[in-house]
Amino acid sequence: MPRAGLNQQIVVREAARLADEVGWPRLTLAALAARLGVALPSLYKHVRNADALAQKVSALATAELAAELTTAAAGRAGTDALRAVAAAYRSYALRHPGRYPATQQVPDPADPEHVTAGERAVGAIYAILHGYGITGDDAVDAARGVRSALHGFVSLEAAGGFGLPRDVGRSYDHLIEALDVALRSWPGGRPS
Amino acid sequence: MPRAGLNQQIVVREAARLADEVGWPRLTLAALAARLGVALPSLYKHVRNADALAQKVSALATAELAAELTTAAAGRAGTDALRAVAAAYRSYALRHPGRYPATQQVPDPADPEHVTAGERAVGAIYAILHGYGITGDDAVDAARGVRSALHGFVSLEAAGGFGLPRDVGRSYDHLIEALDVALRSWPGGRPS
DNA sequence: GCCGTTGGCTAATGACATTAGCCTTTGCGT
DNA sequence: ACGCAAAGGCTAATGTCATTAGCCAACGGC
Repeated sequence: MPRAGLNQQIVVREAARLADEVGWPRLTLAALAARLGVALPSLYKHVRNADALAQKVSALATAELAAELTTAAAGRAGTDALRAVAAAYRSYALRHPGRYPATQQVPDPADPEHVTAGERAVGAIYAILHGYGITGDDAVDAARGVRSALHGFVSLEAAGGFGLPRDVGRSYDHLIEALDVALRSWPGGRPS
Repeated sequence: MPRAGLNQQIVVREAARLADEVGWPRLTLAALAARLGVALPSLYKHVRNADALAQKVSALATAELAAELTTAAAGRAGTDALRAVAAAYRSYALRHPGRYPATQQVPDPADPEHVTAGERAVGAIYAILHGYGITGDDAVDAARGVRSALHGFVSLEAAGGFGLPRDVGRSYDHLIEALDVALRSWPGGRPS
């Protein structure tokens, strides 16, 4: 019997793809094994268990998101940077409905790459705040606020929480403009 | 063998309590049956299946949340109302870590009480916006923004997404102040 | 080519959800 | 009181998924 030629990277990547198709909570070892054309227990040669797989997918998704946010922020500042990062954030969540929820998992302290990815994602937010002149403790509060707004919107949207027909993209634009206003008047920040 | 004397209300209420203790995703018919002192299949006399139970718990939690938000908003307007509702929102989520995620489930259209509860919860937000002079389409956008901020913060907090030691309550206060600023400058609103 | 490691497999176990079918209790109408 | 239908328990059986144990072939370095 020929080998399937799997390794952890392939398994985790395919798991991420599967999650995008069936949804994060329905990412299952059984479904993944079927899709990879191996028997279920074979997966245990590449991941410790189902939780560990979820953690690995989380690390992958977090790294991807961090990269896209960083790219969006590059070469921009202030309102420009905010708009670009916000757009990248929502875009990632919409393109990857299964991976996105995975990014909300707290990084496994034992996985340095995961931790770093998380820091890079948050770092993109801090970079924006720097452009608004917000630093120190104020930046901690502001970063929490920005993350809350972005994550809240995107997760409500994904959950189908916005029932009315009013255009969701427009609501997001308004939210980001409001965020811009709020950051300009943030304690410790510099108004435009 | 004497009867346990269950009915749907008791089962759903106990399920909500169990969810608060073990977490929403670990709400399981098996654990619920054990806690109620009956065999697992007995629960099927009171709920159609596990999904239906989850939907019922969602309806209960949504109704509770709506009631607390409405109470908080009563007799207040503007910034006052915003602060009170925001405090009630976070308070509910912290007191009911299992029920809160359930409120994010889209109401079952076939359950009128669930639908009404959802409308009442959103209604509390609209009442606040009214106090800021925001109505019509603008209110739809603003309501989405307010929900995003509140839900985003509260769910990040619950997920342990705020790693730094900085006081979380203070960050929340700042977010609400920022929301106040944003609502005052909202398109269609009336600045203070 | 030999041999240890690696990566597959099957089989067995255990949690949970679900359905079928039985049997007792309950309570209502007479 | 009584009879009886409905309601509310139960056990047993099935299916899915996660996990562990243990087997065996393929691969790679020497």
